[in-house]
Amino acid sequence: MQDSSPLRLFNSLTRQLEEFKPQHDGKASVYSCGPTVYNYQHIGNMRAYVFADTLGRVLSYKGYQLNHVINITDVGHLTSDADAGDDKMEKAAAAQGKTAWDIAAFYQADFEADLARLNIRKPQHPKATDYVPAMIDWAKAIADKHCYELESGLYFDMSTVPDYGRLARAATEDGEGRIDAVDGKRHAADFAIWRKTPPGETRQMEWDSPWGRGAPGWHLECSVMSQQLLGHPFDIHTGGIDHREIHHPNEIAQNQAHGGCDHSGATIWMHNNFLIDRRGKMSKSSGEFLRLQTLIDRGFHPLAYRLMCLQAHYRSEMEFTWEGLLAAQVRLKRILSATQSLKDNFLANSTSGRIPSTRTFARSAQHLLGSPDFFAMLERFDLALSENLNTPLALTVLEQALSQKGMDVELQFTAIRAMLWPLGLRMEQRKRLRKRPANYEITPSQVSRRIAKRDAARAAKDFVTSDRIRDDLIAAGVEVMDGDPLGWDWRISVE
RNA sequence: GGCCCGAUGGCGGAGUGGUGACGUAGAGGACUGCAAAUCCUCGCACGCCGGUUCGAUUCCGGCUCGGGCCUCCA
Repeated sequence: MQDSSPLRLFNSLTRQLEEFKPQHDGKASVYSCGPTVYNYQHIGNMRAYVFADTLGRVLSYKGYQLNHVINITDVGHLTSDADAGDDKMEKAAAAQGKTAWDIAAFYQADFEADLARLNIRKPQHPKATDYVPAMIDWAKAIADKHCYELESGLYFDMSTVPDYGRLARAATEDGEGRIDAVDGKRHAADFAIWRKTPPGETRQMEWDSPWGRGAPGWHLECSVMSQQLLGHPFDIHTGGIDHREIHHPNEIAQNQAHGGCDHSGATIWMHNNFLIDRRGKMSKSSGEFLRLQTLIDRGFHPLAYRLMCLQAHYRSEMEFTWEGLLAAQVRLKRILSATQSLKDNFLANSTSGRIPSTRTFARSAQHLLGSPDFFAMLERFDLALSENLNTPLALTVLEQALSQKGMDVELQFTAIRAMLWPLGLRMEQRKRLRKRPANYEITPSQVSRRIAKRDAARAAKDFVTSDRIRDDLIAAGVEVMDGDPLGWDWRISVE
């Protein structure tokens, strides 16, 4: 869009809003810390990727050619940050009687399926195990000046880079004594670049290196993959807010050491806040957690979860409740059915019968000058997203545009389509939003048969019979809707 | 214990130094055989105590409560 507002984003490094200025004109590079594939992702994890995707979509919407990377950590992530101990992958493999490689492949596939269901565009998915030689090269390059070797591995000396922990804004010596410190570490905040396999042991995932057989430290992979795929420096690095404290400061330290300068490696660092429930944030280590599949099994469409995420600002904690998810699902249905009506109306009145593409939006806008409402709405929408991705506000503009009366249908439909896209709310027919809760017995074809019977009874004005059938359907979890083209929907209980 | 963040209607959640978005739930109406869905309309809130100010929900301080990080974590 020509008159698009400047994109301003909150940079965790400076803790203020900054205008986005790409390294290369017209292009944007984004690296988002991805999952460690030793288990399923929970919906809190997925909030991070909805955020990253929304950022990516807004960049595309504003005309930048996007290169987005979400890495796959399939090695090197310890079960604790004590720099020694079990690797998450190895531990999961042992527990499930599979190889670490099988575990990684399985959970990566599950993760990618969840991304697709949330309408997250497919980014590059580099795997850490494919970059081990590059990580070794990187480690070699910084070993002399910035690292020291201990029995357990090669460690990074945080005092060798300027301003360590600036991102975390934390005193680096704090927390000392709370970690099972590795003997010999010079500073509590020093971290492993290479972890040696303990003598006498063999691991499924291990490589030879100048510091012995072993595996790379967790932080190294992101530095290496982001730089190889996006360059140095690249534009935006995203991740969960927890990474602001340890992982990203360490990544920055590595980047500074390798680059021989104090540049953090990315222009802007962005962190999404947590999804919490009444007991606190969701986490895998605390036991039970909700997966996207859990939500679907309860009768929710994945996009309802995406919409739920968009209803809150990414920097705010978001409370998860089933009631809240139901509210989002209802809202989604209303938005999409209103859009569907608009589309039908448009097609009925269009001489060409063609739907204008979002891509040609800017060009089609040329001959639409004369419609102040149209431009005012799009401007407000653009402004909302431009001010640090205020998706809750953008949604209100979208809904106002939907309920606007007396507007040219083509203009209105074009505007709505243009707004849905950056939010990642794809046009989905109402029918496809209808997800049968896993514990419901009745099948859609059984519902259809009973509704046919009921319609016959109604036609014969036999309301006793028709109401009995309806009561039965309600008991089976089905809501009958006579005046709605869809006819019926699943009733979802959030108790 | 150290550091950090938050507190807005039943629930979720924007925003603002001067009429407190929006969604959902709720109420009323239209529609319906009755409902539901849909559409229209309408209630309902800025944790407590001080300070700054003509004016504070918004800025400052204290308190209470909640959350996060300091252990793996999106």
